[in-house]
Amino acid sequence: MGVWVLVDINNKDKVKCILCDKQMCGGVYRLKQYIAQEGKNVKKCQGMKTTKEKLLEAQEKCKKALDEAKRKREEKTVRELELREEVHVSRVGGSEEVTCVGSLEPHKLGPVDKWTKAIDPTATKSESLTQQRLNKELWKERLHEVHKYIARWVFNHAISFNACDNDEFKQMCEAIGQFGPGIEPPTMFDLRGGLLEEEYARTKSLLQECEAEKMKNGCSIMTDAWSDKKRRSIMNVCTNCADGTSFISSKEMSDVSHTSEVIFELVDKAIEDIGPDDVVQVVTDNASNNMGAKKLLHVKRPHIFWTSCAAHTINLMLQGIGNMPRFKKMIDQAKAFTIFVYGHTRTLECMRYFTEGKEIVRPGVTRFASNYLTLDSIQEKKDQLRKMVVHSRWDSLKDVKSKKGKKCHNNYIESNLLEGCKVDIGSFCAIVQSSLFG
DNA sequence: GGACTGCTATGGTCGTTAAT
DNA sequence: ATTAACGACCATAGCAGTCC
Repeated sequence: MGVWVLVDINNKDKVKCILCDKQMCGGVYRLKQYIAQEGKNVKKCQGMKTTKEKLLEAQEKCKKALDEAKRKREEKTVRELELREEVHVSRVGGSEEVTCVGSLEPHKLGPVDKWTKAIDPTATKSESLTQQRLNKELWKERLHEVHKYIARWVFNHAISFNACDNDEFKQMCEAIGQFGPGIEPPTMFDLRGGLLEEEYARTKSLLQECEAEKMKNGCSIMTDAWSDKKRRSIMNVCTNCADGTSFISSKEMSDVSHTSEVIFELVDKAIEDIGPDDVVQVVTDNASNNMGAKKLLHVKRPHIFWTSCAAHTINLMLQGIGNMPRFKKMIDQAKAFTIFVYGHTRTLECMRYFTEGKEIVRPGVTRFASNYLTLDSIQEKKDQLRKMVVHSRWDSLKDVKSKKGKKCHNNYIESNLLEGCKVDIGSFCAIVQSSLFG
């Protein structure tokens, strides 16, 4: 605005009017009123230090600013009111009196009222039945109205459909219904502040039962490091007992290298937190640093087992098997083929055309397993794929004519990838079985 | 004339609301 | 969440009127 200055940097309420050098403690708003000569909480600025024109100009400006702000506020309240008024649920069909039989209060119907009050005890049996049916119709219509609002919210904010398939959602709906009209929704600050804290506390108290189980039969500690989307290295610690798995802590560890000592410290601290007597074993993957930590722990706490994660072990086995020359060539060829097919939109479309929309790549939980899943998938769709590579639809694709495309194509035909897969899957299973159980 | 009361204008504070 | 803006409300000064 250019007509005021701050007197005290630490107190934004202390401002000085440069039209007359007056100081005031009422903040900018008060000053605007002062200059605009509006409001009853303030004197009117006389503009001693400036010309009449400048004072008038400033007056105009301040008046405008005050009016504008006021208008905006009013507009907003009006808009919110309108928004609420747009919501019509209870007045569907115009047969309101049916919903409010015997009720003089502004209708505040719970689900039970709906059925009890609606049935007039003095009515004959057939009459009450008719009314019940009428109510049922209305009931349905009202429900549909509400559902439409919920659906709009879900669609507009990309909330996954299964988000409503749980008890929390049902309870939420019931709670809103019981509260009645005019409910004030939580703000996002409520959600991330107090409400979050409360829920956290509640969840924690729910875990108390788990604690008891831990005390009784002991628990395992699981830890693993992973990188999030921002490439931060995060280490987390979970426990597992007969009652289930619960999260203990996570820590960003991007700044330190994950040496055996670091991991040992982390695990040891977790053991200390939970209680050394309740921890039976520690589970990690097979990385060498973890194995180092295993040794350290064994020295300090010989009674706690350190176990390798079975999934990771199998993973390593799969990797090892995949590296055997007998399988490596086949896997590489299949990989090249799928990468090629998935690398171009047209080839991918062509494949889906032949497989009727089915995929040959299944993003596996783990890298090495997905190799085999893909092989299996190729084997499963061999008829369709075979058809595809000799079909004119495939041949006519520009991408297939490229160097890479030709190579993949030839590989596929010449090496008889499909038969190879068959053999490999069989051998693979045998090897896995013998490693695991043999 | 001094004490008191009541009123108003203005200043100051602080809780609420909006914006970032 | 933090901060800015707002506005309601309280405090106080100053004034006028009234009473003793």
